[in-house]
Amino acid sequence: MTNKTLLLKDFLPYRLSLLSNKISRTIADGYEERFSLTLPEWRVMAALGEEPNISANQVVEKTAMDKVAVSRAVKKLLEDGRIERQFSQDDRRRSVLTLSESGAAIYQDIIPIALTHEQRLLANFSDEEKAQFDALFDKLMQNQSAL
Amino acid sequence: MTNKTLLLKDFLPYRLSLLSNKISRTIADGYEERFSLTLPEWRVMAALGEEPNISANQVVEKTAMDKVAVSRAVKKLLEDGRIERQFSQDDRRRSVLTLSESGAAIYQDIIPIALTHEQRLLANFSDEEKAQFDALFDKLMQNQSAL
DNA sequence: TAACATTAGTTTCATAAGAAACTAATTGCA
DNA sequence: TGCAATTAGTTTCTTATGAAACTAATGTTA
Repeated sequence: MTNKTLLLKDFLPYRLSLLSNKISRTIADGYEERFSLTLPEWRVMAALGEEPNISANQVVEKTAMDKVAVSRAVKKLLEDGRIERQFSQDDRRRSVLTLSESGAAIYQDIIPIALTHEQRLLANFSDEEKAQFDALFDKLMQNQSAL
Repeated sequence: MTNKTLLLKDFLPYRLSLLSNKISRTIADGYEERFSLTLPEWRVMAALGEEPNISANQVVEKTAMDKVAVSRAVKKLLEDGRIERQFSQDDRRRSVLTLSESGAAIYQDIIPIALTHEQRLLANFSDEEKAQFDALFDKLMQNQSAL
């Protein structure tokens, strides 16, 4: 029998959204004003830090961001000298992006902020609990993708 | 030792945001166009469906939404006749909101959509896994709140 | 009881974000 | 070849969102 009552506080999608927003906000507070970076900008930088020399489109694939958001973030990051763009000569639509020296420095500054936050979130998790959570979370992701 | 490498795909805040956005989007697709309801509007309705006769401010507390978002959603829902407002006579700043008849009908239509989605997400979870996930998730919430 | 502080809710203003249309380059295929 | 379809990325337009200022009512305190 289907339960016909909806309790927001127990409703998984709602809880996910609550937690996710809070976490993103808290982390962003750690770098937004200090480096005047927006969240989409930081995401693009994170993608390039992890895998340099990829195109804007590959950033889209990698981060699941909207391509307009990527385009705008790239523009701003270029203006601010945090990334560099090199046009490909075999396909002149494409260009390949990398962190600039100053961008890489910022990236290195932010990583510990991000990782520390993650560690604090998981502070009182045993290794087993981490693994459990990870596995169950992946299962959720797969279920969602299958819809 | 702190790991100095950030892999987006393993980064918990990032994974949460990805999953949460996908789920919200999918569920919203189920009612947005059909009932021309935005997500904040639906959240307000869900709050009132669960606990009728509360003020806008109580909706804010209950849902953790921004008060501007609530104010706007309330305005729209009133215009569309989906909720009703009764001003309190002892404190004329306050008003008390309820779903209208038509609002309640929509609410009843949407609940199964929402619950079905949740069930599908958890379809292949054993009861034990559900309980585990729930507990670990709560722990995350508490850790985040403590920051 | 006259000010000052607080609270509920709204409006304004500036920025963010996404859908759709667009440009420019490349690829596929008749 | 040459023209339709595809792809990369940008721009435009409309709507969403949040911070801050504002209005109106109530509470507090000297």
